Amino acid sequence: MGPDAQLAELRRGVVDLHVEGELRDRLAEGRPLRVKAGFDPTRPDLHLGHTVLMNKMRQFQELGHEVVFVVGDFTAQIGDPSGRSQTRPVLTRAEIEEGARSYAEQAFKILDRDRTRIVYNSEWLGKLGFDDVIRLAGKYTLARMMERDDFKKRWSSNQSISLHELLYPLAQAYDSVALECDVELGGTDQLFNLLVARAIMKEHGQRPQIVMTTPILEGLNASVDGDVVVGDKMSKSLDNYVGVTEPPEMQLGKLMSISDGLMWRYYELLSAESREKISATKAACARGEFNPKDAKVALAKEIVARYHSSAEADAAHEKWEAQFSRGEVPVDLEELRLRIEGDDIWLASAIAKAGIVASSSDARRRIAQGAVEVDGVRATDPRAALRRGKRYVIKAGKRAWAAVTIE
RNA sequence: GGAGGGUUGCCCGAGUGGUCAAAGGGAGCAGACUGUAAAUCUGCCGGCGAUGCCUACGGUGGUUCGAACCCACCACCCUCCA
Repeated sequence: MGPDAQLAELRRGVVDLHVEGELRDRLAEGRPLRVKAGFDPTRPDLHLGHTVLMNKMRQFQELGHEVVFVVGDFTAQIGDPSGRSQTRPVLTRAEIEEGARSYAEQAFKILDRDRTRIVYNSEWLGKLGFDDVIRLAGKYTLARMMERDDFKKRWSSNQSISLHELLYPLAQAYDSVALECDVELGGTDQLFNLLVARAIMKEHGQRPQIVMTTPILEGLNASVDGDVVVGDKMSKSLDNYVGVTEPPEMQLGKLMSISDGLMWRYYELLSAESREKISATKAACARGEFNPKDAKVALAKEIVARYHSSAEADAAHEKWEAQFSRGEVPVDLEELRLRIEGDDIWLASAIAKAGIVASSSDARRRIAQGAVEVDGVRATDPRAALRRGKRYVIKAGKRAWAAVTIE
């Protein structure tokens, strides 16, 4: 593929690109470019938000370029306390290796294993002496460092900035020097760090790397106001994520629960469909010619199929239709056993003790609100007796189903 | 080192002696409506074999018939001064 065609492909979905002309020139050299992306080995659970960047890496691979996966083990061993939150735990060597291994394992669901090089930045950062670090620090100025948004904010609001925090961007920049990168990829929140590397590389007599950033994906609960997506980024701690290793039913269910507006954002950042096809679908939905639900199903199945298989995606979809669309008893109904003392047990206690709902108070609330069905009949009395020796199919809300055998 | 402000339920935040399981908002849950959602409306939103009891307003003691609220000490956070 020629440089211009590659450039057009690579530019899709990218937020920042510094500098486009330089990228074109390097593509025109006709050699495989060395493309770097760094990651922090502390949180090994990949979700769809991470895959936006991975998809871009994959694209480079498919165009014949070399992807270098930099494990930030050096910094992880020091423990970066930036941000206002808690001090990050310092990881042991074993934890870092385990994190990196599991991260790579998940990343290879997207990346081409044979075209990915995994390196640890302690390899070169660990060898630097204090004199080297001072020399490195001499290549950048405080004024430029303070241009970084979060430093600027913390500075002006009198919050502390540890000196070593200023060194992290330099460390990351030095990675690029050590690897002689052509391109570095990162999320938009990494823009500053990626640009520092350009300056540092120049100082080392290298050609500055091209910097590309990809958008940060919003979480499942984000909303869309006009064309603006409002909501937190996808993250595990906010529980608004879809993990790449989650089971098919879970992934599909989560994806089907996003709003119609957010669906188009996800299409843009996660689907492999062409731009043209996506906007045609969107237009058809807007005209009422195509049901947005079907568009959402197609997206959800595409994503599930990517991390599992299309057969599993189909099966997950069928289960979902049955349970949520048609309100049928789930086919893979969970079987629970509940041991009791006497001959019977109150309904409210039973569904709480069986673990279907959080507490007996919660159970009473749901019964009062008409959310509870026993063997297909709506329950109204929390004291209704369930008898020992019988099996009941209980629904306690849209997603809380189970069969309970009292014994 | 000194002076002041703060710490409330999942989160934000009101509450300055009884009517406080604690206003309001957000999140969440349930029902209705749908296309599954979103939006909207309604209700719920600490626990307990429950018209009552238990646990809860940073921690520990105290005052009081009664404390989220008053007092003392402790812990942590913030602001200003040195």
